[in-house]
Amino acid sequence: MKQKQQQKSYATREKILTAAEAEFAEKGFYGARVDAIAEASGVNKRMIYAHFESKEKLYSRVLLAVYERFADLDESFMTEDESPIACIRNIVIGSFQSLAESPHLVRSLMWANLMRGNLMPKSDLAKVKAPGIEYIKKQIARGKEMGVFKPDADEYQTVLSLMNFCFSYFSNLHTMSAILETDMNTAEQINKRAEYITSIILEYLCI
Amino acid sequence: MKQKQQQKSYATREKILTAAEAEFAEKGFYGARVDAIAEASGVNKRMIYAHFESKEKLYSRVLLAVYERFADLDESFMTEDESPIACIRNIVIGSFQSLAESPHLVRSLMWANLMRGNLMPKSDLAKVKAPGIEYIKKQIARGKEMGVFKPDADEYQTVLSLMNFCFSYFSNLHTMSAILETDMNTAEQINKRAEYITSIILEYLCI
DNA sequence: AAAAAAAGTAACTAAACGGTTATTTTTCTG
DNA sequence: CAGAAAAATAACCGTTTAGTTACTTTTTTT
Repeated sequence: MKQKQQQKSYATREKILTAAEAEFAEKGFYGARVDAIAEASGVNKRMIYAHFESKEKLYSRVLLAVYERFADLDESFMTEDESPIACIRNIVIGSFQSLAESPHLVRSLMWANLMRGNLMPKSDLAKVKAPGIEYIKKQIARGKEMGVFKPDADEYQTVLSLMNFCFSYFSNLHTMSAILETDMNTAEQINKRAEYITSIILEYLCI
Repeated sequence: MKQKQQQKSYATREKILTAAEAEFAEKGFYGARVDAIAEASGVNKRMIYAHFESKEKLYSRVLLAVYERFADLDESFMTEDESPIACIRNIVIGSFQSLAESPHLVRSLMWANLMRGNLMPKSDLAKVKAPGIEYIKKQIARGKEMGVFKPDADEYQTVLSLMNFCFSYFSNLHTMSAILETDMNTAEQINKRAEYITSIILEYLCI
């Protein structure tokens, strides 16, 4: 009952996706080479077209996976049993840790920004990220109810900060390291920054 | 005394650079096409190679100009006669305004980050940005001396924030607009964010 | 085990691309 | 204004690249 065949087909599909993600993350859509993906995955180029029609569709498919993994990172900090302050702290520290471990992801999202929605998967980034956003909003609301956060603290701006302040440390690593003449890509520097971001956001939020 | 010739030569050089900057900003190094630059500038392709040897050297040359314009933006906020608080505010508001007006610049710097120093001009980003950095440090020091800023406020982290918080609003416009389901690229949203960034940084700095 | 179907391979193609050559036009110099 | 020098043009070239074709091998079905 056609098992071996399906398994092999699935395996090559995965091999292609893995290699493609690395290639696209490294070189972007235009710089990536289909032949390079074929070689890196150990799969015949023909098979890439058999599974994913075109380079563009493959990119789109890869990006979909990237988005999902990006959203999955949020789960690391989505705990319920702690104080709002502890939760905000977990979001920042957790995000820094996750992003530090996923340079491919950071690069893929940077390429996506530069593509301005071109060759983007139909699936909504909004949808996959919604639970994470909701969680953040909930913690802010909880902090306000509990009287530890300022009642007029801007929820929308805070959500944006929590995402941008963490992400931009990694997306601008190269330029900023050059400008500030430091190697910002060390555990020590990353931890310091995470602590600082935690404190600047909490200082804004807390009464 | 060979004037007309020099003038024309200089003019075509500039036409090439202008077209190249737009093309590279839009598509990146790999996506940009030399033929497209030739056509957009109305200059024969041969002339591109006469002036700039190769596509890579042209890119490097364009990036040099980008870096300089990036540094030039700093001059818009480098005033001396105001209070440290007003100066910090000017930095943020000025940066938001400048970046909002220079989408090409933002994109070029994003590409530069993704290139990780590859094909970069020799000229140091650190050098051109130094005056702006110095200015910021000076204002922080002045604020501390005057007793309006906390003595233990982290200078380095604040410099990084002033740069990253402004830049990342624009570099992540697309992704964030998608996630938050808002058009963040409107004057109103940009101004709101600039005000918020001003206040969060000042809240951290001020006693 | 034979026929059918799916997976995989290698060699190929047409177009695009970075870069060049051969030539003409324009400008400068004496 | 003649000859040299520089600027500009168009047509071309070798490679690379996304995508395909024709063929072989493996797996499934009957």
